[in-house]
Amino acid sequence: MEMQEANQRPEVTPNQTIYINNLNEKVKLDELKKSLNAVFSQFGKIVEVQAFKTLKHKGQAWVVFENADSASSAISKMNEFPFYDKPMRIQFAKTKSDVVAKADGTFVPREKRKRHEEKGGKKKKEQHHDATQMGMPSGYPGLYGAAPPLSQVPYPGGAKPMLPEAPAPPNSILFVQNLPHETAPMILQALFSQYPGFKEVRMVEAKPGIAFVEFADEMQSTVAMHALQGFRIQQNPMLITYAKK
DNA sequence: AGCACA
Repeated sequence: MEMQEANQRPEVTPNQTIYINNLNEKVKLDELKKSLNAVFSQFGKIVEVQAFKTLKHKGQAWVVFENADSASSAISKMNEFPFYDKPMRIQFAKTKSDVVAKADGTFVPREKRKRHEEKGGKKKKEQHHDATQMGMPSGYPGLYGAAPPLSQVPYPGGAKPMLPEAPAPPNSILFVQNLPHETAPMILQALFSQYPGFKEVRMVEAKPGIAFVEFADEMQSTVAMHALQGFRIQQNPMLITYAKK
């Protein structure tokens, strides 16, 4: 018979790193990492995002948070969340990330890996990874004091951003404001393309922080607007209105 | 499907 004494769920291991798979493999690595950073930083400070293009590791990523609480809320809030049209599968990572171990003092360099091209004499870069490519300096002393409350769920139905009612009449094109200035179009595409009728994202380089997202019709743009209203990219809740005609 | 640290 089965032993039901022990939990055999893989998610039980607490870890400050989450392992994500079922990611859309067509997305370029750099964009993927940026989008993951943008979407997951609402759960707490991110130390690093890792993803690789090799056969064995494509479609997967590791997001290292500063603490395990952020990781577990990220799992519970974002597991199965459609991202680039595919539901993300998220678990705790099996092993501790190197950045964490280095900070721990428990880091032991791996020597016998399948990489036969190891060069003993060459030193790699230190712990300044590209984790903060979204413009979040990793050394901010006071930043994580403002860890976002976990009350904010991806679909903040009732939570209304502070702004006078949008006066613009319904439009198949949405106007998105309050984006972090580093936001790439593909980040928005990842979020909006899950809604029917999505056509494209347009951003104005001369005006960072805003975007236009076009749907096939007003009904569909309205659904997406309400679903994503207030969704946080990094710390910024998106403000979505109809574009002016 | 696939748990790494290039």
